Amino acid sequence: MRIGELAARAGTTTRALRYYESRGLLAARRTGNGYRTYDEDDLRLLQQIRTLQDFGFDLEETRPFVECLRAGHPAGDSCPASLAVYRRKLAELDALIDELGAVRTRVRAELARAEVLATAKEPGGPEPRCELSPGGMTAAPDVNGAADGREPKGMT
Amino acid sequence: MRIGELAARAGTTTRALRYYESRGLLAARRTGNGYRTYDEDDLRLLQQIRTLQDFGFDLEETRPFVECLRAGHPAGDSCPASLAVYRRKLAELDALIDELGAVRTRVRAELARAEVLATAKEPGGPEPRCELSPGGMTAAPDVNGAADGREPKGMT
DNA sequence: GTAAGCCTTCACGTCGACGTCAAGGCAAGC
DNA sequence: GCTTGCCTTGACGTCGACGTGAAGGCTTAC
Repeated sequence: MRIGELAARAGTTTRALRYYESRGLLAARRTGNGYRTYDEDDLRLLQQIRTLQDFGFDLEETRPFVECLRAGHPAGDSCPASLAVYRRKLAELDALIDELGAVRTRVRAELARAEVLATAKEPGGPEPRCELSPGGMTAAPDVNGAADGREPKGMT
Repeated sequence: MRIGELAARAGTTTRALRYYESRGLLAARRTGNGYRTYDEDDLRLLQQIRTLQDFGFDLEETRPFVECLRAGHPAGDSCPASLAVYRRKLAELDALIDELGAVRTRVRAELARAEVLATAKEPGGPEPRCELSPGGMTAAPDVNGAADGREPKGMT
């Protein structure tokens, strides 16, 4: 089958397939006129890539799975290198989820505090008592503990 | 104070400050020779921006807080627009955390399955029984429910 | 024959929050 | 005067995974 059909069957675009090829995943044979040709094995390979992409894996991280399949193994995750990627990804997920949970807690606290202050001075304002820390929140302790500066990056 | 000192006191770079200025946040006065000058209010403003950035807010999302402060309010979140951003962000966080949790569960399951298959054929291989779904995992139901294609994006 | 619908390569655009030169002006200490 | 170190603007680079458009060739249906 040609690139258009493969893309359609995998639910992606021809552009993506050419991109994967440029990255060294998913090689293609060529017909006389230069057209790319694929078979069912290529489709399986592509499905493996897409599944992992849906999980949020980088393209590079799908490489061990692809190479495992190409080596003739029944599944992309039949090789140790693939399992290692799974484990690393799990650790990353855990860390990220923890971090996001911490941020959520802090944002919730800020919201609650700000809401109280807002409703306090609403209808006539029952004299806002105890106005501690007038700046609201300053000098935050940096949720992202690691020395990687600026992060969470995954919440827009 | 000049840009270098402000950047140092806020723990950021001069480049970032010029960028904020180009985006319309954090305006600066100028001295005779064209140097930017800032005061303590600007520092507070900048701290507000940085705190929200640490929470994972986009720069655009810090704008209501900044304008609130500039309007003379005691805190950046003293205004309704800021509270709205807090609430939207909380909803996004909840959705993202749920999504990541689902992905984690699925990756864990894949890892467990692959590990069993791997150890099964290890020392002599006790004949791998019941080899259902030989492709391993295919045609994933797309964890990212929304029609935004490709996502999680926040786990590298 | 000609239009539609594939295919090819090349190459720039996208998004966010800056980093990194480059080329030059200004201030202060020696 | 000269060096050092701050400042200025402008403009291109970064990262990932493609999208988009140009310019052109092949094949098939009408």
